[in-house]
Amino acid sequence: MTSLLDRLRARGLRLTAQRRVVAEVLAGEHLHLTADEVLARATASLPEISRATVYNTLRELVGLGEVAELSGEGRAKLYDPNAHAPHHHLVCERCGAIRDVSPSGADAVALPAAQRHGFSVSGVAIVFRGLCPACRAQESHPGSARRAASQSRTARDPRRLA
Amino acid sequence: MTSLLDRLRARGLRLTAQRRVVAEVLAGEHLHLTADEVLARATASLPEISRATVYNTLRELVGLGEVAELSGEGRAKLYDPNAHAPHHHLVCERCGAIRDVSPSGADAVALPAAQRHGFSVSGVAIVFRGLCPACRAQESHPGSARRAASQSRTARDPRRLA
DNA sequence: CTCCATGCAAAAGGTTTGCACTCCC
DNA sequence: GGGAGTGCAAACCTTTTGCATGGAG
Repeated sequence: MTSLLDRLRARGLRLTAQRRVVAEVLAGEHLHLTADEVLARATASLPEISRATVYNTLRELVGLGEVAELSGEGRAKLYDPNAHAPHHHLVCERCGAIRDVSPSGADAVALPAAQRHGFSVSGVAIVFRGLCPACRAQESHPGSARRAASQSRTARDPRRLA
Repeated sequence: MTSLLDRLRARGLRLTAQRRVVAEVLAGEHLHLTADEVLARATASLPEISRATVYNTLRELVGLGEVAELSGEGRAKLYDPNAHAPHHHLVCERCGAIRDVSPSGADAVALPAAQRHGFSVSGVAIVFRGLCPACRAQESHPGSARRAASQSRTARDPRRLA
């Protein structure tokens, strides 16, 4: 299997330290990071990397189909390096945590021709919404968290554990 | 069937001209508008309505489950008033056009318990990606549009015809 | 050597917020 | 009359862009 860097080269893209670092940051299997988080992690190994370069690189990787872009709940997009293993997502409505779920079983999802409205369909994204175990615990525990139902988009963000 | 305004009242929300106008703007069946478009249309009937009020009202409507928020392709969120008739979406990757598709047929999409990771699942969103008839025509017509493949998120936006 | 890619900084959206005023209930 | 709701404008956050410099091929 060709490495990401090989694939970059194959597309005629130059192999810079910055691109390598961004690719490394996005190496995990079940990872969903914002551009800002990618920048933060990249800066750890390459302090002089700039925000613009991170955005540029992410856009390239998305264009190459190496990384998927999730328009998640919050305002910032999430980048999902696991693009080669098609999968879907399970997201906590309260804290934003995301887990990958494999497209097994029920995933014979196809749009009947009658419903295609003349479109050619090339893919499908499925997002299950719900409550993660931690948030579920807090919900049933009315004492600690009051009015947790509101849109606490600004709250802490355990996306990391995805 | 209770009207939207009834439902607002039932929740103890005051019935202001602004809320009425936003609700009216979002009356269509297969409509997907940005906050800005809602503001524009609302301004037509109520010139003094403010942007902040439109955002506030949209957030309330979403919170009440009256309107769904789509984190679409572009940067701006889309508001879908058709929240009472659960449905999915078919979006054109090139121009951003969106069509509703009903959750018919293959839509027995459920997440197997083994894949729930301890979450309680309360809903699912399905988005089919593809090319709308118009964009399909342009694709096969290499003369008129060069390099249409790039991310032309900034391009014209026929979301209206959804 | 030649461009592609980077860094910096400013601009461009899109959305949220603080505060005084208004007007619905 | 009281407090939720509004308008205005500024703040904020995320992403994009212009331009001069730098480095991969």
